[in-house]
Amino acid sequence: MSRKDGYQTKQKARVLDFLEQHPAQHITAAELLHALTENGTPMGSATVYRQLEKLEAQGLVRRYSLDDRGSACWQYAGAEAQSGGCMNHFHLKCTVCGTLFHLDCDHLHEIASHVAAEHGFCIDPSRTVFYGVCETCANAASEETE
Amino acid sequence: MSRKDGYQTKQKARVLDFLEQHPAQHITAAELLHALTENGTPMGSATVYRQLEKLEAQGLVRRYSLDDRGSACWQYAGAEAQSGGCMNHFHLKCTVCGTLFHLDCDHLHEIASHVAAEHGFCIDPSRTVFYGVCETCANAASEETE
DNA sequence: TTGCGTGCAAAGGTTTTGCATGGCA
DNA sequence: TGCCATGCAAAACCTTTGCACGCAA
Repeated sequence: MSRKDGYQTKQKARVLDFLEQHPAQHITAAELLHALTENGTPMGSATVYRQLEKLEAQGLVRRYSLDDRGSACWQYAGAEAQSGGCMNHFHLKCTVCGTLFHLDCDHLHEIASHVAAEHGFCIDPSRTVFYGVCETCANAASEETE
Repeated sequence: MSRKDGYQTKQKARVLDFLEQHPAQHITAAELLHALTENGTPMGSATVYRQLEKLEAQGLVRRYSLDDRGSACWQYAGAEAQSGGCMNHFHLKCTVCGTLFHLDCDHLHEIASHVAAEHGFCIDPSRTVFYGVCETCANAASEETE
């Protein structure tokens, strides 16, 4: 996968470098743009979006729709992820405080198997997000109610 | 919950009526606006957004981020949904063809229980969307590859 | 040299906000 | 009558696109 991935440019390297160094984070294009601009020569926003688009097509980064606002989030999904390392990884997002939890649990792998077998649908765990309420917020809510 | 829900206006009734009559659909604000404008007196887009915002706060409608584009989707989540009728309802979205499947399966209810018990996170099934590839698209893809 | 990548600016679409007016209670 | 809701327009926001120039191969 190194033949038709386009030219090797500074901007491309900087985007990929930053994402590689923040593998567990989901960052928005705006945050990425801001970080890169702070950390060296400013970059055009169009370039960031175009690079993300290409990197997504190559499977090196992944696009999420986590944000409650209109903005999408991106995450590095490099070598290990492609060989299955991160495929068994679900996300939980608290709809109250907005925190994103990472959940790697054997029990959940059954879901994908079950749905694939019974419903003919192949789930992509790394792209799926469970919405709900985290323990902290649930406790806070129950205290308020009482 | 009828005291502080604001005034009773035509616009509010029209928005809620339309959503009630399309309980299984996820529609965007633009579609809703278009449908309401076609079906009677035109309505300001700001009003639609403000009504959706209030209805969401009251728990009568639900907001999703299904669209790959920037637009959010809305769905009626009225009386029955609140008493548990639609809470056991998951969604599957095919990342290839974009089709949204509705999945009501007992096996999946265990997930919520498990995550709540083991991970202290209370999943809201009706808000959660599984991303993956549906049978049709999977078959189409394998044919192409071969 | 060729052609992709970049940067800037402008356009596109979605959602929010300000302000004067109209309608519910 | 008081106050919320509406409508219009303008703004804010995220993302995409057009075009000329620069840089990798």
